[in-house]
Amino acid sequence: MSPAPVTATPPPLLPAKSKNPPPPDHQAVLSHLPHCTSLRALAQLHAAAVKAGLAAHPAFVTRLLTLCTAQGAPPAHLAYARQVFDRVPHPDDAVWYNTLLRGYARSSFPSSAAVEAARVFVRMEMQAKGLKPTPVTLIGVLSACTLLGALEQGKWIHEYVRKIGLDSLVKVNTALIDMYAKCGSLEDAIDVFQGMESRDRQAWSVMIVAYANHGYGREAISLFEEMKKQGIKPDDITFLGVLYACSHSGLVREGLQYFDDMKDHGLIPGIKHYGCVTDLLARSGQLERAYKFIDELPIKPTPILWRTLLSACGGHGDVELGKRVFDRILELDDSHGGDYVIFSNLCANTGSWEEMNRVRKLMNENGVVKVPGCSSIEIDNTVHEFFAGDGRHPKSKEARRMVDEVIDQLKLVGYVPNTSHVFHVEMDEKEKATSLRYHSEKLAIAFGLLNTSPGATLRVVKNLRVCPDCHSMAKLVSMVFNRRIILRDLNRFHHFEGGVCSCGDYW
DNA sequence: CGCGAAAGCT
Repeated sequence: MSPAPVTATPPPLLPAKSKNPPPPDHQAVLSHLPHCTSLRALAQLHAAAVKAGLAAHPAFVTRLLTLCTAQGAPPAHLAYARQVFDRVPHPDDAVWYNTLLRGYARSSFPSSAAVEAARVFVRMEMQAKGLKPTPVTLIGVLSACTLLGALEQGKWIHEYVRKIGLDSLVKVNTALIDMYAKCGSLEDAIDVFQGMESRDRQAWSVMIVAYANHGYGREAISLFEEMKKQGIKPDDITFLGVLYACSHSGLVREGLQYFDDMKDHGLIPGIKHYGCVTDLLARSGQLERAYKFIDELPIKPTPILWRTLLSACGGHGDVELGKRVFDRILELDDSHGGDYVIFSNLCANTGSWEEMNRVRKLMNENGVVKVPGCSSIEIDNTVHEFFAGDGRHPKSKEARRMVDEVIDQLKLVGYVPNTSHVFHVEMDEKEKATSLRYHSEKLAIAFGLLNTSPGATLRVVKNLRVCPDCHSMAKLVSMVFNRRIILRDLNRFHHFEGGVCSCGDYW
C-alpha cells in the first residue's frame, strides 16, 4: 500500500471565544479515536475535537499522541503527532512530553528518533514552568537508549536519575536493567537488580530476559524459580522470558516443561509463546516436529512462525522441508524479501541450483526489493558503518586486508575451521573479493578487533545482524587474539571467551 | 485521566 501524499495538518486551535461553547462531549470523541487508522480520519476527528473545545483536553491529546506514535505507525503519523504537540501553546503537562518521547523511542527510524527524543527531553527541561521530568519521562528516555544500544547515554541518564533521587523507584530501576542488558552490559544490569530494595513481577521478568538475552539460560531459570519461591506470581510475560531463555540456550526439555506449566498458573499461551516453542524445537533440529506444532496450533499462525522454522531449516540444511515451509509462507505473505533470501541461501548451500534460480525468478516476478544489510561498530565514540556490497567506508580496503590477516593467523595456530569464510582463502582472488564483499559485518568485526588494544572488550552494537560467518569469526578471533568479544545481533548477545560462546545458539 | 517490559527473520 502506498499512502496518498500527506497533506493533513492539525486544525488550528479555536480561539476559545465562542460564547456558548458546545458541551465537551469528550467521551463521544474519545470513543471514536481508536477507530481512526488513517491519517485523514485522525485529522477529521481532531478537527471535530477542536470544535468541541477539546484541543487541549489532556486525555484527548495524550490519546491522540499515543495513537499517532503507536508501534508500527508510519512516519507520517509521527510527524502529525509532532504538529499536534507543537500547536499546543503551552504544553504544561509532562505526560504529553512523555508520550511523544515514547513515540520517538519506538519509531522505526532509530537514529533520527534519538535526536528527536533528546530534543523533547531538553525542551522539557527548559520549560520555564518548572516542568520536571517524571519517572515516566526517564523510562521513555531510557527506552530510547535501549533501542539504539546507546550505552554511554544510558549511563549518563542513570547518573541523572541518581541526582534527582529517582533511583529508588522500582519502575525506573526496571528500565535501567533493561537498558543495561540490551546495551550489552549484563554486569551493570545485575548491579541495579541486586541493589533494589523491592522488586515487582516486572523487575523479575526483565532480569530473566536480560540473562536470556546474554545466553545464560540456566541463570534465567534459577532466577525464575527464586522468584516463585519469594511468592511473586509469574504472568504471561514472565513465561515468555523463561521460554525465550530456554530457546536461546538449547534447553529443550526444560522449555517444553515450562510451556506445559503455564496452564497450571491459569495462563493461556499467546502467539509469542508459540513462537518461542517453535524456535526451541526448530533450532534444536526437531524440524518436522516444529512443522507439526505450527500446523496444529489452536490459533492461525503468522508468517513469523513459519519464518522462524524456515531460518532453522537454513541452519540445518534441510532444503526439502524448507521448500514446504517457504510455500506456506508465500500463501500468507509473498512480499517479504527476507524469506526469499533465506530460502535461496539454503538452496545455494545445499547445491539446489535449479530451485535457487526458481526462487530468484519468483522474487523478481513478485517485485520484492532487497535492502542491503548494514552493520555498525562503535570504537572510541566513532560509529563506523558498513553496507553489504559497498566499499564506501574509507577503511573498507584496510578491513578486508585485516580479514586476510586474521585468516593467516588462524592458519598459524593450526586451527581447522569448518566455516565458509576460510574457503575464501582457497578461492582465487576474484572469487574471494566477491565473497567478502557480501560479508560487511565480518569486515567490521575484524576491523574493530584489530584496532582495539589487546585484552579490550569489544562491543558490537546497533543493528548488527550476526551472520553465521561473523559468529565463527568472533569465535576464532577470541581464541587466537585472546580478546573478550561481545557480539550483539538484533535481539541477543553472544559472549566469546577463548573461542567459546556463552550462548547455546547454533549449538 | 492519559504515557512505562514482551517471540522470529531481514
